[in-house]
Amino acid sequence: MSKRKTKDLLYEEVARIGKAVSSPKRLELLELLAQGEKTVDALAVEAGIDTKLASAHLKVLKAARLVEAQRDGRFIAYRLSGEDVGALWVKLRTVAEEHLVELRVAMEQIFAAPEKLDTETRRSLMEKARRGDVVVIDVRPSAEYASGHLPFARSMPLDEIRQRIKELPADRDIVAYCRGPFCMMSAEAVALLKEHGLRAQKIADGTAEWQAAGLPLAGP
Amino acid sequence: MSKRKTKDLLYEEVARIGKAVSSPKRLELLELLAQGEKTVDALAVEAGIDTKLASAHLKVLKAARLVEAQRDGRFIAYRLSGEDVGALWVKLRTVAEEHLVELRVAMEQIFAAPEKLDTETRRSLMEKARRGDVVVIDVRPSAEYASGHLPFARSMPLDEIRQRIKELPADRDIVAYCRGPFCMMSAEAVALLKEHGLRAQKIADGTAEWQAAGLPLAGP
DNA sequence: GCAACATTCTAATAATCGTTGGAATATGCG
DNA sequence: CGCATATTCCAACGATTATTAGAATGTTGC
Repeated sequence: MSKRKTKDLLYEEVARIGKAVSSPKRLELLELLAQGEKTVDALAVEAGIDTKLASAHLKVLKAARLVEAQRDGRFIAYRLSGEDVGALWVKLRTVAEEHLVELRVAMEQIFAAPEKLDTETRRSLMEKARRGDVVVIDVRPSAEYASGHLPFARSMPLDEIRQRIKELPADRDIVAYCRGPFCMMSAEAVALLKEHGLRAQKIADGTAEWQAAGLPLAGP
Repeated sequence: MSKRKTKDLLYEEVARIGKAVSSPKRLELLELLAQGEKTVDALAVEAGIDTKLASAHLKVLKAARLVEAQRDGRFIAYRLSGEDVGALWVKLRTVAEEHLVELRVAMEQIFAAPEKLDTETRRSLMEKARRGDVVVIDVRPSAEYASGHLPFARSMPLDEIRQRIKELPADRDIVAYCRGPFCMMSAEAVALLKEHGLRAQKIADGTAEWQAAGLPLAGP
């Protein structure tokens, strides 16, 4: 085979991955799946699309081997086919944040302070959480917490914060995180906590960002 | 604005990057640009496409802010708009190699031994090259060597190896590298060197892989 | 086996993308 | 200035892709 054709073949294969991540909805699905296994229906609801459309997009992701499906009773659970897929999503998002002014502007309008963490800051946060100097709360649905979460973080789903607010200390910093920089749950949680006079702040990281930085997760 | 619309906007922005890397030819152009600045015509020739088509693809990459253009006399030089773009290409290729069986099979057929390096091996290679225990040669065109290369590597373009073969020692290991795992220049170089009785082997890394592993380059 | 449900498949449409040819623009040189 | 070179713009086509609706498949629990 000619050198040219061989090369074409190789790049075409890689482009299969590129095509899979070229649709906004598929990226959203990948981010959701980075939070743990989910059924088609759950994914569709969270991404705000029809089940049929979600299924079609998942099929594309599956064809690119970025996700795997497993039937579990009446449901079919999808999950990322590897840690590296989560890392790829993080890389794409990072490059987009770095280079696309439009995205940066949009994010600044939505999230007042774009707190970027470096690995050192992440490590020291983990250490403070271990010692109990700060309380790290995971405000995602509990199933997502269960399938992997930041070390020393407590599960405190956004829906439950109102009722469980007295579980949180008033004399220590509370750090909330959710699915990642595009997720608004931690911001809502912080607003809620501040209303009640607690010292709360959010970080942009989700588990995928944490992992992509080379740090370990806890659980499942 | 509704939460849904806000999210859609964010993912759409990231998908701009995804769309940019969804075409095989654009990926090839990115890999070429990871070797250093190049003109439209040089890129077109190396990628085996029409100048017009190259220009069109470069326009897409530029719109996604993955590359930058600068006029330099009669030519327009394109370059990656950041190190992270090279890292994105490496990540995409790595995920593809990891998950796409077809790609792995194709690569195994072409390149007998797919030598994957970890960071430790890379460091020790660099150390050996520093001490002179092995001779690392960069077989890419000299302009690419000039715009950044592995530390302690010598430039020995594939075209010139035949004439310059006596510059290489017969009593030490010679390690050749080129543009990356998809590039065939190092394999050709090794074949040539072995014909002349030299102890040669190749590594899959190019400068982008090296950099993505967190290691420093030398030059320009 | 049948009902109920979750998911996928099929078909059809509109929108987008890759590619090509021809014309247009910008630069440097005589 | 006018010419050669390098690159981009424009228009057009055929090929994909996203999306939607409706039919079909597979699984569980009775």
